[in-house]
Amino acid sequence: MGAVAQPPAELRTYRGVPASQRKAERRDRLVSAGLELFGTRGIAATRVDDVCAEAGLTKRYFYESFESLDDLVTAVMEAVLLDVAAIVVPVIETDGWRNPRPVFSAYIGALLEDPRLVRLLVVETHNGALANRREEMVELAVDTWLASDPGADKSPEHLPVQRLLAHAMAGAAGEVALAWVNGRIDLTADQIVDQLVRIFERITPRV
Amino acid sequence: MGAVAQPPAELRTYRGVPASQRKAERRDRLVSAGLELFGTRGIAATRVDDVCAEAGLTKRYFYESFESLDDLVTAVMEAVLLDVAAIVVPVIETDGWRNPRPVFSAYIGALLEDPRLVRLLVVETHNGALANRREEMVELAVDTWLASDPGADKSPEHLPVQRLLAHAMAGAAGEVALAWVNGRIDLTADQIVDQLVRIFERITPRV
DNA sequence: GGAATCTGACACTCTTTCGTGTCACTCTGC
DNA sequence: GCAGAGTGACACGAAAGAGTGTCAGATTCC
Repeated sequence: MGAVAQPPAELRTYRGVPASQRKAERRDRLVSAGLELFGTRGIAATRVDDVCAEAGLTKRYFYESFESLDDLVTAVMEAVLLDVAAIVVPVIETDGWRNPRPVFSAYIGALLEDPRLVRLLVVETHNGALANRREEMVELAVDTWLASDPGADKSPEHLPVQRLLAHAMAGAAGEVALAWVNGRIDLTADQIVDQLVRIFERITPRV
Repeated sequence: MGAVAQPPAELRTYRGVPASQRKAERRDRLVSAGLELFGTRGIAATRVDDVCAEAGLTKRYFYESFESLDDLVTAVMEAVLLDVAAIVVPVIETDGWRNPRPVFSAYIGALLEDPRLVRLLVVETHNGALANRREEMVELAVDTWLASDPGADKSPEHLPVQRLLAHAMAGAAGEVALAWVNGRIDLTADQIVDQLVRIFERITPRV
């Protein structure tokens, strides 16, 4: 009848850092480890223990921040998308679609500098839970593009075509980035951007 | 000292069909089951037992024809590529690249008629053992295209660009097909083909 | 200095799946 | 019709991985 087992209790600082910061740092290390492993060997070939080893932590701390590997996958993807958006969005806002080169330069540049991003965004996004998110991303890109591009043909009968063109452009850019990081295309990053811009301009119908 | 254990022994006919044909039929059913499951739920979500249940066979017969699930994956992909090639190659040989619409119509038509093919060729080809084969396929397509298209710009400084354009076109077509089977693009199959042909013609530099 | 928490290593159970084995039953060839 | 091969259902052990528990030592707070 005495007191029932007490929940965890207090949170103390350790080695000078408060508990919340320690936990956040461990989470960050796990996300970094996830980015590294998912972006190189791929999600399907990554185990919880692998992530822990890469992060230099034990499973206990994995489950402190994540419920499952899928949970970490989501977190890694979220982090990557935030990073990329932070790079691309300002460029869109200043240069806009009338001058697409800076936009492609920023986006493709970010990808080509880190092959892990290419693998994550182009290859691994096809995995189960991420497939829907991928489609949503493309659709979102279409909508933002159409909304922000004054030169786009927005007539109702062209809307499905614009949608198709956006998917085509996304697919083209992804496949080209993938081929490039795999050493299949003997061009410089700048030349890649040039060609993608050229494709964009030739494909896009202007009013 | 006596005779050692004899290997299986003879092969008899059963229910009227000879052993070799029975084995071949079982293999075919397993490949069909693989196509169905890999093309719908995906390779990663498919187990050996699932394939056997789908094929109406037991594991014994799975391992009669395949060493592992990866082995079946390879066989399924081989069968699919043969099918698609059988449809597309004759069209290329008769119509050629000067008139790309029949080519795209044949290829995309074959894909759009069977969503499982789209999933297999666009999504599942990124899986481990298949990734290399995928790259090879694209490269092969580039080479055949360049070799057979008299109008293509084959000057040495444009070769890497042609290579890039082929990857771009492959990525665009794949992504569009995927979006279409997922109901993201409100166009008819013919309109999809029209747009892809238009993209091809606008992208491709002619001499 | 001592009680309590934090940390890391690792042992442990549970589940899933693989690949093989067993067995009863069916069909074939002679 | 009978010895033996073919068939299908299922049992079985091995292996890998998930998620939890334990424990000793380090660190903190009072």
